[in-house]
Amino acid sequence: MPSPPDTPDRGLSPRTTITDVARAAGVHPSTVSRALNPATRGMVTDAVAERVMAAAEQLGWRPSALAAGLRTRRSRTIGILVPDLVNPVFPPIVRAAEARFAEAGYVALVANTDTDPSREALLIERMAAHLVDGLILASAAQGSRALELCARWSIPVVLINRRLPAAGVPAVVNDDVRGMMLAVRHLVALGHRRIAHIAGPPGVSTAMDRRRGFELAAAEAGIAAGPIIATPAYTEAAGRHAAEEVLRGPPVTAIAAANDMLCLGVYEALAAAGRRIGRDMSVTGFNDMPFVDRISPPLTTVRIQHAEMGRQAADVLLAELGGAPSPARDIMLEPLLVVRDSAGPPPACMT
Amino acid sequence: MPSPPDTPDRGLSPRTTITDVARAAGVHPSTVSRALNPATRGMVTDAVAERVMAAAEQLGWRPSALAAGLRTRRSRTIGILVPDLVNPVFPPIVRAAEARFAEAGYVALVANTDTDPSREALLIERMAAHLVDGLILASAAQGSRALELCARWSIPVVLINRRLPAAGVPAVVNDDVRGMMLAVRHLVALGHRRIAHIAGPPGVSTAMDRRRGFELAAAEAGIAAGPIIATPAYTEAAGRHAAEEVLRGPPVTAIAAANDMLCLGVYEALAAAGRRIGRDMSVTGFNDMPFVDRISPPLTTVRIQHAEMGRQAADVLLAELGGAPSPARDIMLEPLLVVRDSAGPPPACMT
DNA sequence: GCGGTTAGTGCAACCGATTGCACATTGGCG
DNA sequence: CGCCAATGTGCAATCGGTTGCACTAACCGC
Repeated sequence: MPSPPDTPDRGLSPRTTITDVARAAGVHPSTVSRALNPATRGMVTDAVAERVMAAAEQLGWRPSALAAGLRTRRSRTIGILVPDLVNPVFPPIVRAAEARFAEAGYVALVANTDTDPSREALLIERMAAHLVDGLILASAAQGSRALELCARWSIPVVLINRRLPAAGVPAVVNDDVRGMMLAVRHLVALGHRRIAHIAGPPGVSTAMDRRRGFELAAAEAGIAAGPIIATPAYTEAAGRHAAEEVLRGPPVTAIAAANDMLCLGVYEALAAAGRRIGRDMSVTGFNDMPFVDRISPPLTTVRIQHAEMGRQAADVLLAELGGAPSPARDIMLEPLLVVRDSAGPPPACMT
Repeated sequence: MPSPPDTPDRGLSPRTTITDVARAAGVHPSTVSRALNPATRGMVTDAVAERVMAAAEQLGWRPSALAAGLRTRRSRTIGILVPDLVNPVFPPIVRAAEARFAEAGYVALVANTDTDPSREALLIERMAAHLVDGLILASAAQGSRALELCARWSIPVVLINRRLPAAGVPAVVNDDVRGMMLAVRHLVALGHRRIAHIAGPPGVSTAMDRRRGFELAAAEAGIAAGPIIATPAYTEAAGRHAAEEVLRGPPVTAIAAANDMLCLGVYEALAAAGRRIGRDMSVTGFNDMPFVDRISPPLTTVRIQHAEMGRQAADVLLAELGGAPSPARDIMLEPLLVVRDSAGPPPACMT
């Protein structure tokens, strides 16, 4: 009987199973299972193993991750949740993590949360349904129920890029405090004494840590931690508005922004106000995202080891899946100041 | 007895299954299955359905995609293969596709092929093992065994961004011929008569189609289809070398590049040669990738509907999974010329 | 009020691999 | 030469839903 038209007949050529292989090799299916799994291959005679593998090869057998996962309760699948893959910060991280997981035989389920908590919860539930062995969360923000959900499903988690202090969950992040200090020290060394800070959104560790770095570096230099403008999000528009606010306030000679995206807005606002960037007003960013070396003037910023972050997060998670205890402390990656042309000495009249 | 230290005890709190729910609701597991699945809910009494759903809710039951998939042979999972997620062309596509799939209840397995055929094959096998219901391939190149593998596993495929003429597989792509014609017509309208083309790598549809567009537009304008330089890859370095070659050849007043990334290299080569872009030499790109509006001078380029591409590809695949026949022809998306400052009239001495 | 639907539920097989246990064979040792 | 251990293989239960089929009860029209 032909299959009904509304169900495409995917099962026409019945999949070859270990039972088929067993028949071909003249052994029991369980023996086939052992022979085909590298970890248990030692339990069978070499001769049998070879015979089974030859049969499997010849029949075109391929493992069913679903069947195996159902029994073993591990899917060899890792979930990666990012706020927005289009934000250029994330692709390098995801890519590096995916590569590492692939090496270890895992595949990555990637999803975007849009920083929407309910969407995030939905996605975590769905990943739990798919029995992911672990989760990489790049979207951690204070007040998110994500960690709670993961604990509920006992899914090992590693935070990335952003940390959640005292959440009891390992995180692999950039040393944001130190990174911002590098930027501010650079400005101070150039002669700036009045520096504004455009900070990131509340509840996000990158924003808090970079702000703290700003304050620490200012204290260290013995200058006032000049006007600090908080922004609602790491966007160009937010940066523009913040820069406009800086221009309306007490005079400063430099702006240390918490993020490169903000800088794009800062550039616009300064251009609109007729200020020459790097001469009338110095600007520093954070992230060294792609192409900020090509804008005019090239942005002086703090480089983050994105790929290394993805790699290390994957390693931590894999280690945890292997039974190793999760590292007690967050892993901090060293930032690097990249000097370009957007920050120069303050104008003579201001010194 | 404590579990051995090498196996993290993930199964401590035994998962609640439909059997548990059945017991709680006083019905048979099969009834629970029907009540919990929206598609079959109509088969049970409303009262029973409510009772079951309440019990499921109370016990914290969550579906096991693995168990269901094992039986139904569908995993509610889609594979997305891209050459390199860090290439800014892909994130918008992947993001849009992922969002669409998520709406439909699917999760996306994303992987990078690095344009390495063997890696590509490995990943497809792995996705087949995970029983993906469909595959989105952004990495299609001539000679790839990808489609062959998919046919072998009878996995529905949709190509994206690049097409494979006459492969019998639906593709959602930009109308690259037309896009390049827009760019060249723009240059011609500005007064250019001698235009070079920096083409993409061989075997890739975007390269071939854009090259054809270049030739068609030249013919249409009655000018010679000036020097055409092929590149081995869509990279900055390749663009730089190609531009250097153009400069060594017969004089031209404009360069129409097949890709924005190439343009970055073109910019470098022209700057090194002391040519002012948009004045001494006009340049057009392709893709309108992020931030090319911020480089100096802002790049005149052809915009592709990346997000729309991801959406439509997802729609085509979902329709196919729903039993609809795959569309006979490739879906072509309309490109849009974005005029900025990198292309201007040719220098007076050259006209 | 009776035969025949029809709707709702239970039963049990099944998807494909994994694994604890039983059993058979072989070899070693006293 | 016999007993015991070690090694290799088979057996069957299991993971958690899904679904064809059988069965029961209620409902319909005549």
